[in-house]
Amino acid sequence: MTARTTSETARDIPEATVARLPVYLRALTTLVEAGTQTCSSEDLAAAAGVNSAKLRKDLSYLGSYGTRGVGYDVDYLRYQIAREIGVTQDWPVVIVGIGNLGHALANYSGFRSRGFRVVALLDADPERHDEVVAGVDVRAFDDLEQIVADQGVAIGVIATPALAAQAVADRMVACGITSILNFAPAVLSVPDGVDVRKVDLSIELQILAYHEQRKAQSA
Amino acid sequence: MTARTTSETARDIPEATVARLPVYLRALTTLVEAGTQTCSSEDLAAAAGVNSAKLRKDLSYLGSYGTRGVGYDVDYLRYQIAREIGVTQDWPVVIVGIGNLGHALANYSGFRSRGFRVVALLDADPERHDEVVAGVDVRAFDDLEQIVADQGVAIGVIATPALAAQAVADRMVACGITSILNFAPAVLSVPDGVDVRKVDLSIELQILAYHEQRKAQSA
DNA sequence: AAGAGTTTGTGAACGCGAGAACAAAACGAG
DNA sequence: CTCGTTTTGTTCTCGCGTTCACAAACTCTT
Ligand SMILES: NC(=O)c1ccc[n+]([C@@H]2O[C@H](COP(=O)([O-])OP(=O)(O)OC[C@H]3O[C@@H](n4cnc5c(N)ncnc54)[C@H](O)[C@@H]3O)[C@@H](O)[C@H]2O)c1
Ligand SMILES: NC(=O)c1ccc[n+]([C@@H]2O[C@H](COP(=O)([O-])OP(=O)(O)OC[C@H]3O[C@@H](n4cnc5c(N)ncnc54)[C@H](O)[C@@H]3O)[C@@H](O)[C@H]2O)c1
Repeated sequence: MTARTTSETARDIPEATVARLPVYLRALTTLVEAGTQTCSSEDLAAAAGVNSAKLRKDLSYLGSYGTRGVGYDVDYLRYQIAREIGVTQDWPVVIVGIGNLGHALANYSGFRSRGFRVVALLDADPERHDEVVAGVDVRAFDDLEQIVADQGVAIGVIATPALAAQAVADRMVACGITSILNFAPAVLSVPDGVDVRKVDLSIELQILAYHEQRKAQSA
Repeated sequence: MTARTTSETARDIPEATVARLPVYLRALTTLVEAGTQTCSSEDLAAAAGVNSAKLRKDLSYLGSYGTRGVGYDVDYLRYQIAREIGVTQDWPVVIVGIGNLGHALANYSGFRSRGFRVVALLDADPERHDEVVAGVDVRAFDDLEQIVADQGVAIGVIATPALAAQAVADRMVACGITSILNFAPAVLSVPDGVDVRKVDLSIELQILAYHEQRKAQSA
């Protein structure tokens, strides 16, 4: 039992744990849908694809939500994790760059069901501005400031070509966005306090290729 | 200098380093395109967005390709990293599930330029089979075995709904695919020797949401 | 009520990765 | 040739994350 530094919920959750909480959340949702009411750390760990000791340690950072000898109440734990992550209410999100990838993202229903709401699709190309994707119309990139201010947007997604990514990020940061998910293969530089996460397809494939090559060599 | 365990090139590169090599490769490509001939570890580290000590340590696992007092020959280093990763020649890749995301992936030109060639697009839905995406026609999922055998495919991409993902993975593994890039939000179980990497959009957003919530709380 | 059987929560050991710091090597000036 | 400057390659230390292992806590049976 460590002393709480500041107020009630001021726990310091390790980054590695934060990255796994969404995985647990998804596994719990699957269990709920299957009608499961209670599960052991072993069960949940299997569903999430992790070691059960790791799972228990991760959950222990949130508090003590299990019952020894019994396990975890699936629905209760799911709510607790959702609350900790902050997805009990919806986060408004803007997507910039409505090309191939932007279209796919806009059409993706998994956002909505997991705590996010796409409030705007922006593109610099005027030819795109007629279009309506998944019920949201594509607007001019210059509408960014207005939309962010009106809707209180804190999270932005970049799906533009790499060359435009830094400029888009700068505009986002300037108008108050503090979390960016970047799909462009570019290293973004942003001020302190702004979080950037990068999703890079080619890198993932190249990592696979490296291991594939090693397999081929040793065979 | 540690003794080589087996043959000449049998170095054991840490996983964290492997994950960064593609980033360095991309940064070097950018430098080449800018006409740069030589760069220091400091320069390259800045372009890749990492610490220069980390960069040097990473590169040292590949060998000693720099010149003290001078730096690295950009083109030479780029080739060495590409060779180490295994992207000096093209890897054939199949994509399964040609929906929203599958279309975007098929249309993505960044594959080709980074060592990968999409040799087949497969979908279970017969209505998709007329279509041609980026010059490749969509074929029946049942053609998987044939294509993998004919083209020597080792890497598969899964872009089907989550429910179908495990079944698709099983079929892939059965016909000899040993590396899988999975976009479906599902935990895949595969035999030893098969690598799976997962790209999960919602998880990335949820991680951002967590930090966003903390920022809001502390403010 | 007590004991047997489960399962959680956590202390402790261990291994890997990050970064600082420095010695070795190359190069150029004089 | 020698010295100063630059930059690499590597050693060392520290901190984080993973995993084991077990005591504490709960349930159920008798
Ligand atoms: N398509 C994929 O599957 C895929 C996969 C991995 C990475 N990526 C990356 O994602 C990004 C988008 O890929 P894509 O295939 O959708 O490209 P795309 O060319 O189809 O779409 C890019 C869109 O961004 C818009 N745009 C350009 N500059 C802009 C600006 N300054 N402000 C606002 N909008 C702007 C363009 O008008 C276009 O609609 C690229 O960086 C690409 O490398 C794509
Ligand atoms: N669209 C996105 O931006 C996005 C983002 C993140 C994750 N994802 C995930 O990627 C996956 C695909 O998303 P999507 O939006 O393209 O869905 P989608 O429904 O548009 O496409 C799925 C495709 O898979 C095909 N399919 C279904 N079962 C199959 C099977 N057994 N074998 C072969 N093909 C099969 C369907 O016919 C369809 O064409 C989903 O799991 C989704 O959760 C999508």
